[in-house]
Amino acid sequence: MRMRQLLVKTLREAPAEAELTSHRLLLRAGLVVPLAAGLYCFTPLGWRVVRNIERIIREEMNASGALEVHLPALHPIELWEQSGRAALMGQTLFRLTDRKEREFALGPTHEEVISYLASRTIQSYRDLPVTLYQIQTKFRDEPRPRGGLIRLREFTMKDAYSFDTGWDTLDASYDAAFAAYQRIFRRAGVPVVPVAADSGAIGGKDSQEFVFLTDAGEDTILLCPGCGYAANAEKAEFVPPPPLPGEQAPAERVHTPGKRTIAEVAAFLGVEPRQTLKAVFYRADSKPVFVAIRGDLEVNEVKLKNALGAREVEPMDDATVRDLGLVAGSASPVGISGMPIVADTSAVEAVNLVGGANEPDYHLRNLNHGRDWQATLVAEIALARAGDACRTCGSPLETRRGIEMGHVFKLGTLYAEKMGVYYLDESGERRPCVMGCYGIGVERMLAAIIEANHDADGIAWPWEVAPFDAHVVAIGAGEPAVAEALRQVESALAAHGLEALVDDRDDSPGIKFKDADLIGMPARLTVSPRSLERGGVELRFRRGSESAVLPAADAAAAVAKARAEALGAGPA
RNA sequence: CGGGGUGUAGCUCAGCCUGGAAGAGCGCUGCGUUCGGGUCGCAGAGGCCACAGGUUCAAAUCCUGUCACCCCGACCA
Repeated sequence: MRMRQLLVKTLREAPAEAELTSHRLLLRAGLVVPLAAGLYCFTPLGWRVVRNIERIIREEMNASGALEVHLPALHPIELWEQSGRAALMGQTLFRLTDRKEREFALGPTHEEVISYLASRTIQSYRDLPVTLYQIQTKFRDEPRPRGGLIRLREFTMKDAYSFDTGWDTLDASYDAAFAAYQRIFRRAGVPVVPVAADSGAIGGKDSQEFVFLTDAGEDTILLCPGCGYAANAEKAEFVPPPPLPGEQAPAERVHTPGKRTIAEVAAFLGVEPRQTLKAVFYRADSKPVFVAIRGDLEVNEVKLKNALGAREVEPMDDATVRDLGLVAGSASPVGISGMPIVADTSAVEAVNLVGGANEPDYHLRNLNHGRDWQATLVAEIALARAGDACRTCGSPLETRRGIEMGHVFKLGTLYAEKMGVYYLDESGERRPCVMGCYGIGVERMLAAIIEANHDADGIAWPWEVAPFDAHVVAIGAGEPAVAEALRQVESALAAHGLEALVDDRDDSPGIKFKDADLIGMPARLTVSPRSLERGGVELRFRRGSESAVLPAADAAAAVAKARAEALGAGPA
């Protein structure tokens, strides 16, 4: 492929809006062009990478025994109402109306539609187990698209769904998907760690995310150096610092003028933050909830939501706080009525805490659960932090930032029951299928590949996803000897089944070398009068610093060998 | 939706405070030059200064509103 024909337009400087490395390189290398927030056009060069990623996914999914299907992106809204998720997805669901006023949604995911297809095709236990997948465009009206390709409003997802007769065989389907994912990420050159995760809006049981650890990530991951436990912060189990021991003392009202925050009150009264009781107000599915937690801890809203069995939890707005007569800055569960009081176990186990007096500028000392206040519900709803103890081995947990690349989880029978996916078992009894579901974000993977495979000069593609195997730079292409050598190089590469991008532009050598580094093909071949004098073409690998001059055929063979070795051993 | 920031040429940005003929570098087109790490010269094309309203003799510049985009939070692949 000649570079002139590929519409490769590199940028010397990245547009100001790009902050993430991957975003900057995507734009500078001319792989994508932004259209609107969360929407990108792919150029011929960028699309080749996307297709390579999809090829890897397809190969590994097929190898795992999954079957590729294709489902519409346009969904009748009734399907979403049937599952109950039309309301759950809220504004994230793009909605539209056809000419007959029938309502549709643009699919943000496909549990509903795959269930429809499954309900029409699965009849007997003899049809099971089966895993169906597709690589399809998803639409989500995200509140905040971000980071270039990290969070899009229209994106490509490989989504797979397994159907089993029971939980035991679901485990096998889940494990097969899990193994396929590990192969996919390894081949694509994205280092990932599997972490325990919350199953989120889709619901279900066991759930794991494949997370690419990077400072650019939007998720917080807790890792245990002792036993290898890894979990998303919203899911992570841990042991908070222990409470201070002591005998229950009589409650006492103290004047705390102008002291509102935990830090202020603790300092004023000469106690540690873990000797205080923090009050936080939420609305769970629009209903007010009073949350009590030890002062040194923060509320994990996902755990709170799960403890309440709520669909949605959001911080209470100031107006509602006032209307309910809650005293922000001096609130405690003492004497609170008319709303549930959810307490973290930390608040229940500690003794003699300092809490609000529910009147401005006053606090109470020596509050004790059971005596001074009573929780409606006690649960573990605190957010894990770096340094907290691992639940399994007691080691201090570490935190890292990460990007969720893929998610696998066990759905169970929820969708099967709502959407009518049943089979007849050996005894002729009608049973719901036990489902699992598995997703990978394709564009996000592209961004992660760049985050994980670049240097100061640009992208350094892993062989499997590189848009071309070799970048051929011609210097002095006007000279017949160079032009002839160029043809030899091209045919030698082609003879090995290698794809080459030939820089035939009429630019200076410096520009061509800079662009070759930026665009990042694994191998670079330079053809010039100088190289011909030395006996052939110069071969250099993007990740190496040495170069060698070889006859065209030998150079092509060396590229083929390097490629084969890299593919055999996994990407460098 | 809450908080912060930015909108001037394809890209990076000056100009705005203090109103008075729209600029630079890069990129693009043409000619020449150069030819192993973003050559050099000459000549060009390219802007409704985000949009709307207002103030003024006069608005990129001052005022009001709107929109878009980016960043931080709540959500997800």
